[in-house]
Amino acid sequence: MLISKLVGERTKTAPSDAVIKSHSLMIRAGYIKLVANGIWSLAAPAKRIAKKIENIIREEMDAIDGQECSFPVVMPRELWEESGRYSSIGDELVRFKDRNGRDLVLGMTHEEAAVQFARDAVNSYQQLPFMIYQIQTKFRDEGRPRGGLIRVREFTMKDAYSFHVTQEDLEEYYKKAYDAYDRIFRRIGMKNFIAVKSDSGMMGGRISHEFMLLTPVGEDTIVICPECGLKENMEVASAAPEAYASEEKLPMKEMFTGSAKEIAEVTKFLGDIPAEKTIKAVCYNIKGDGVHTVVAFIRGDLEINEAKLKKVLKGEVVPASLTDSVLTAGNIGPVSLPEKDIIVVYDNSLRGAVNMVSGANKPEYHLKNVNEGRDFTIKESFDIAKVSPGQKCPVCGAPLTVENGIEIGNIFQLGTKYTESMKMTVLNADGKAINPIMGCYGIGVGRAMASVAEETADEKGLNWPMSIAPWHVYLCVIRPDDPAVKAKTDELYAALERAGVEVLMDDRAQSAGFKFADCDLMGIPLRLVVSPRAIQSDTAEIKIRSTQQTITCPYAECVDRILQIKDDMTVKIR
RNA sequence: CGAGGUGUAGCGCAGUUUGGUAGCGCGCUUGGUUCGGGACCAAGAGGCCAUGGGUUCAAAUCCCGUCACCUCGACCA
Repeated sequence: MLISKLVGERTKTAPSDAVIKSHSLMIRAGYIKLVANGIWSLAAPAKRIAKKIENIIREEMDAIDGQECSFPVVMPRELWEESGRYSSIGDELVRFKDRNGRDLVLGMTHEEAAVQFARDAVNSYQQLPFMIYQIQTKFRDEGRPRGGLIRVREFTMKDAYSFHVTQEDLEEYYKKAYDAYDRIFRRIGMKNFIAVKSDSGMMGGRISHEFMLLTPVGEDTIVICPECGLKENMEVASAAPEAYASEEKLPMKEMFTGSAKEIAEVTKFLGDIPAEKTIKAVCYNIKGDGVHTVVAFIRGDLEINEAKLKKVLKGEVVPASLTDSVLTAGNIGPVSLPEKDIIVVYDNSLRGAVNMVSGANKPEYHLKNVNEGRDFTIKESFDIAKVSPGQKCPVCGAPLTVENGIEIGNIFQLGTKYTESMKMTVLNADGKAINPIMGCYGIGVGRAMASVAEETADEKGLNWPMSIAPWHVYLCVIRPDDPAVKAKTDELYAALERAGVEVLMDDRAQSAGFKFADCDLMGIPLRLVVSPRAIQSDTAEIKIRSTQQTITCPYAECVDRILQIKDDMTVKIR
């Protein structure tokens, strides 16, 4: 490929609205162009990377006996009504009508299509287990796309579905899929990624893992135990319960606290008492319930985990506005709390609480020495707390750390949610009809590409791992107007292509610095320079993008040398 | 969906307060001189100033509406 003919605008200045590295650099290097919010065109270099990622995924899926299929982007409403998701999913699912007024949806995931496809074709347990997958366009009408290709509305995704007779068999296959994912991410050149236990959300099912690239720009929060290796998404993570020190229960007392309302204000007002000696109240409304106010009580130094609270309440929660409420915002406490239309949820952290400070349910007053079991009683408590760094690991007791990550893939043990609702059965060995147990496994291709970019890019630009680089070599022609240089580069270009090396040749009449900068920006792993100077000594120069290492190499050996370096730089797993 | 911000040439921006014939840098075209870390000179091309309505002799600029994009939050298999 000649860079002079490559379509895609490279710019020296960064787009002002791109905030993260991968987004900014992929635009600057001419890889992607925005079409509409969360909808992108990929230029040739980005498409080449995507294809390479897809091929690595394909190899690993085939290696665990996957069968590549293709399911439709557009599906009829009826199919999604069978699973119940036509109504249970919100606006992310795009619904529209065809010319005959028939309701259609755009596929955001393909459990329905996979089950519809498999249920008639498969009748016997002897045909199980099997896995079918596809690499195809998905559309999800996200509320807020962001970060270039990190979070988009239209994207290419590999989605796989496995079907099993027993839970044991699913678990065995799940482990294989887990290992395949690990290989995929390593092969595409990702380094700092981990698998975490996660919330299975709208997919249903029980056990699920998310593969996360650890990076400060990630939108997911992960709780990690450096000691025992526990890794969980914040949505499901818990810390070990902490017992209260045994101390004498002092008499409860009312105190004037004035305008101090938030925990930080109250602790300060009371002479910097520790926040963990206070009780925090957070109020919510349940979506679709116009009557009740939820008051969640938690130890003052902790935060409410709304994902967990949602599960306790079995409904969506939104922060409550307390204007015209019976509650005294800022002074809410568990002692003599008004009861009408109030739902109280206690966090486990308040069990056995001793000598705490809480709101007095009275403007400008708090209570001191509030004791659980004496001044108020917890009949039932839940884990609704967010883990904060330094809290104890529930497994080994070591202090936990909290990091951000980008979700680059996920695997779910789905169970029979779809095979039951969509009536897929096979006969087992006893001749009895059973619902196969499913697993599903997804990887976003564009997000994987952006994630690698995010991890590998430096101040000069992108920096692709050899295995997914759009071209292996950037053949930089200094003085293409020099006939000797021109002849040599044409010869090298042809020889490299013959040897299976992908070459992007910079044949433009530009200065050396200009070309070097473009090469660095585009992130091509190897740079091969041919110039009048080098031609005198019958050598060319090979520079490795990632290490900055420069190798001067006789022309005759260039091709072999590059093949060797290319091989050395490719992550080999199997 | 809530809060804030921004829309002027392909990209980055000035001009808006105080209305008066649309500017700069990069990039692009042509010619010349350069040539190993984003060269220089000269001459060019390119914009209904997001959009619809108002006010005015006159609107990028003032007023009202709409849309798009960005950030934070909510949501997110």
